[in-house]
Amino acid sequence: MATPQLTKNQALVMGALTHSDGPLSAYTILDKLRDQGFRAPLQVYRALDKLLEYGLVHRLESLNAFVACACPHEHEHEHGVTAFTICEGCGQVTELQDEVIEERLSTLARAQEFKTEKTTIEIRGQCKSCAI
Amino acid sequence: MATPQLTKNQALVMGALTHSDGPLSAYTILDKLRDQGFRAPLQVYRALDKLLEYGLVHRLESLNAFVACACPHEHEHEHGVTAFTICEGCGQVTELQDEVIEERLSTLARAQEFKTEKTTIEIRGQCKSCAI
DNA sequence: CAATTGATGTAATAACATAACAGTGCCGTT
DNA sequence: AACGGCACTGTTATGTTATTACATCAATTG
Ligand SMILES: [Zn+2]
Ligand SMILES: [Zn+2]
Ligand SMILES: [Zn+2]
Ligand SMILES: [Zn+2]
Repeated sequence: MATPQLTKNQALVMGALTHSDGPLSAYTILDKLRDQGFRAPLQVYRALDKLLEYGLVHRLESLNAFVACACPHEHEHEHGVTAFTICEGCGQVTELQDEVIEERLSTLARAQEFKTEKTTIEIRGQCKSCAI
Repeated sequence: MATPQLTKNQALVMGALTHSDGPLSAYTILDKLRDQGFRAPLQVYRALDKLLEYGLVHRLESLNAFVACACPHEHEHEHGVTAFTICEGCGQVTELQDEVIEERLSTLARAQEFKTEKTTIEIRGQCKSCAI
């Protein structure tokens, strides 16, 4: 999935995410971009669909939110299974790659002849700073 | 988290989930229970909250849906990290326990001094029957 | 009994996501 | 230039998921 030139709306949404220090919901992005002319949720969702397709953004399922990919170098070659730690305290999200987990999930899927299309791994809890 | 006697609403919601062959959304459950007197989403969500707390039900984050736990024997002692395979074709959900993954995620979290509260692992794809 | 606690009923609203349709700009072909 | 195709955009309306707020009820307990 090579990354083509982003359109205006895609670039605006990407900008909102990269300038944020944490995940944003689609409606939060919409609010941030009202001054640039955004009026409707679809403008955000359509841009997000493309950014997800290009691998520039990840969707956090347990949060219904979106975050810029933390591995800017890997956009040309698919990046593997990603796990996220998500701090309930400060909202900080960290991206983790792990061969062992990827390998193991692949084995488990193969064992039941399951054809994996997308894997979600999200670890909710407290980061180092926020743990009591 | 010992499982106390379920209340009427909790039992009704639990029944709807166990008699279903796949995950159900909260609003689908509501519709199924209208004949038993359910009128409002909160009746479902409140029951689900308790059932989740007791470990009788799992929430599938990538589906915004709920499924009865497939391990009826393990309700007394917490069950470990669970991974789900979710077939996009037929909706079939399978529950997987795996020591290797649990161990590995625990190691990764410890490495960044992250205190894990809840882990979500969901594998979307095609089951054996639905794969082309 | 009075107070507390947990469960319930109901209405209203918030938050997240998509459908449907019209319009626009670009590019390659005729 | 005219045409058709295609991807992107704008807009309105609607659908789906989840929570807030407030009133009520029943069981427990001191
Ligand atoms: Zn990434
Ligand atoms: Zn934190
Ligand atoms: Zn289970
Ligand atoms: Zn299937």
